[in-house]
Amino acid sequence: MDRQGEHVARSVGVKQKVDRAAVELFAARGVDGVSIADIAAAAGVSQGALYRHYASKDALAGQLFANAYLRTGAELSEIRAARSGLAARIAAMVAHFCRLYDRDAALFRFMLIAQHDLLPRVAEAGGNPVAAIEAVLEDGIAAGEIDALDPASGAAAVMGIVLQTALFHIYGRLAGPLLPRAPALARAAIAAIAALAAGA
Amino acid sequence: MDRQGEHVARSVGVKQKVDRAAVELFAARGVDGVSIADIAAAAGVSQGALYRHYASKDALAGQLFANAYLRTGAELSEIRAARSGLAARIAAMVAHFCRLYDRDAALFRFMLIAQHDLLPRVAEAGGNPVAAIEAVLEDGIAAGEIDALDPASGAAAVMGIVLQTALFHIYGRLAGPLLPRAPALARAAIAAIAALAAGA
Amino acid sequence: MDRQGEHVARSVGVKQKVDRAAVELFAARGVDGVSIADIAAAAGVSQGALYRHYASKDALAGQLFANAYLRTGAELSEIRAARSGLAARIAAMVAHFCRLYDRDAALFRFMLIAQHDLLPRVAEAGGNPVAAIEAVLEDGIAAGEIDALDPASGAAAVMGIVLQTALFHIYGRLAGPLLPRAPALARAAIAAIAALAAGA
Amino acid sequence: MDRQGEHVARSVGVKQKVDRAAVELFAARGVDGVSIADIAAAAGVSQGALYRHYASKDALAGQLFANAYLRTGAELSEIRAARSGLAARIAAMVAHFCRLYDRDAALFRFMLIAQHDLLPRVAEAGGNPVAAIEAVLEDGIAAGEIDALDPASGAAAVMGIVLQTALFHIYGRLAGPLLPRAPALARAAIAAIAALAAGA
DNA sequence: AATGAATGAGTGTTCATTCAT
DNA sequence: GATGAATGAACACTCATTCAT
Repeated sequence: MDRQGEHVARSVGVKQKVDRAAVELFAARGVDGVSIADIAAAAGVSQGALYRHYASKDALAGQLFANAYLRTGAELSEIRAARSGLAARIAAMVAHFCRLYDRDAALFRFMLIAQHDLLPRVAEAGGNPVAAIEAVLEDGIAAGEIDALDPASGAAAVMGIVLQTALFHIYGRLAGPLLPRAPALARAAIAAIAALAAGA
Repeated sequence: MDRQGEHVARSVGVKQKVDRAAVELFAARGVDGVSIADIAAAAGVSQGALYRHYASKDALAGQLFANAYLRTGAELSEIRAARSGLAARIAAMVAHFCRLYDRDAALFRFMLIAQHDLLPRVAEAGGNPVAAIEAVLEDGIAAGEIDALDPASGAAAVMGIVLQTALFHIYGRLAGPLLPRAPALARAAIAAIAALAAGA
Repeated sequence: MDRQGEHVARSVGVKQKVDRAAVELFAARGVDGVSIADIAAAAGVSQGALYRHYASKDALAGQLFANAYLRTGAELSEIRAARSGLAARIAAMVAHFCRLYDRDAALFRFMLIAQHDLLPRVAEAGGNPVAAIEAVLEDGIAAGEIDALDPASGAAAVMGIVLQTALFHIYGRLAGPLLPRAPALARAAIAAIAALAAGA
Repeated sequence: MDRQGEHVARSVGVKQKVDRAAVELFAARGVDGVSIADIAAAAGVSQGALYRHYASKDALAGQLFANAYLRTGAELSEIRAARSGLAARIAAMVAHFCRLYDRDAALFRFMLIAQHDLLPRVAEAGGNPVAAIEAVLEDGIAAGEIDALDPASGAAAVMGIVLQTALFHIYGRLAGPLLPRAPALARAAIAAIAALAAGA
């Protein structure tokens, strides 16, 4: 490994450690409850070093959020592309959310907490999770799998069922991994959509 | 108006103005995004006056949240007491949430935003909304209206459908008052519960 | 008792309660460590009522101090007038200090604490304790009872022996009433004066 | 000067400037009469910089006091170790106090003012000045140089004579350096001790 | 490129004082 | 005359950001 290679590798290491520390602290105490000093200490780097990777604390939180949010959107879009049929797609998406939660509850919690501040800043440009779910619903309507309904209200029901379940887990009202609950949640989501459509 | 009346009226006036200003600012920018100076200015009172009614900013946010949260819980409990039948009770509860949102969206938004920080502090002692919904589900199971299911996961579905819909409204994804959506949301909630129970 | 009489009596009652509460709180926590609210609460009166007797917190502390300081000075002057002979006068003065301490340790402590701030404001005009002691020393020199010495340095020794003993009592280094120690302290004070004079 | 040297030098510079400014302001106006802004301005540093060296204003005052108090205690202990004989030791200790006063009257005044608040916090653990003087008195009693007496009351007399003299100097009742007065003060202190012991 | 000391604006909070009732 | 709510000017302290080394 040459000098520059080493440098890049170390730098990436710094960024990764900062990202991880920031997500975990933000999830535990909220963005405003965490100082740059806290993050730097938890990541084992200096405060100044942090500013080599992010322009500001605000940019750090914003980029962490946007990355996770848009990545999730992209993954949901992939699911839509890879599968067919409303029920199968919804089931896969619900399972995907459960897996994300089980894999990294801190990141999930950070997203739920931070959305109130940070969501408005994320460009609406494609790739957001809501749009992916709405597209699946529109496909289902077009294919005659369900009656017509406002895609946004359907997406709200699907996401509400999954995210509130995650929130109850965070608050200790539910225990154990979420993935085993995915089939039941998917059934509930599909039933909710159908019920919404029935009256429209 | 007698002396005491006037005095009380003035004092209540200050508290009311502070409460209103605080809820609206907290809803718009989050608790940490609002300073005591902001609240005092918006309420038209001095900063010091605020401390005659609340011991700290933290206590202000905490009491506003606890009041709204526990009042909502009490109202849901009243609904349970006043009505019978799972479907009717859920429908009334969903409609109640919609009415709360339509009546005071800022307070609703404040509660959604602030729950991450403040919910852990509210005594679990009866009167919380989740417990009221769980009780209704337990009643329905006992009465044979639905198959058995974990009340917490059922309550998560019901609340998720309603609260995420409110959130979508806040983010501009849905428009118009929420109350007209209540019947559809109630159907969705009941369908979701039934679907969850079916697989348990 | 007529109306005015009642009024005066009540008013005096307020002032007395305020004075007592203030001395005790000032002694325990220092003037700056005590708020007007503390004093009013301890005295059982309103904050506003306090301002009917003293123009300001500063004036309250200042008058309490000046009263006690000048009264002590007057009492020491009386001792000088009532007695004769250096040793007898010093012994009586030392005993007087001890009695003051035993009777009201809080007031004594307040005076020791507050002198740094408040002494400079007390008019030097006669009646101060130092002047009384210095006069006794000058008398003793004039009468040939001791060799000449700077009266101020002699007064410092006398007061130092007594006040530091009181301070040690406050700090818990010495126990029991001070009055039984008065004869020994007086002997020490006179011996110290003589030693100071011997070398002048 | 190497890198680390420079860095340390700058840092020490800030701390030294803060310490000096704090002692002088505390001596002149009392700890509560001085704001952090005052100290920072007098030291020529920002307010924030102060918190890199001290955790709080309270810690600043406390550490300055404890350092000076315990250093003085250590120096008195050294005197006891280096000299023998009650009279020689007391004379050296008295002279030491005078020298401390002449060298840094502000620090001396700070200690006299602040003792009421800060002394209770200093660990009694060895090294305090009172203990050093008491030890000398105990040695003198054991060696038969003086009759038995309570070491605490003897220490009070010695310290009272010296400290009240310093106080009179601060209040302008005495002028000129204190060191030339040391022999007379020492004679007075020893005479006072002997007189206390005589009646015990 | 990395460090961490320094900055300085901003925060929540306190409190002596005033004044309408 | 008494009250205590209201004021507003401090205050100690925090922290995102900068920059000399």
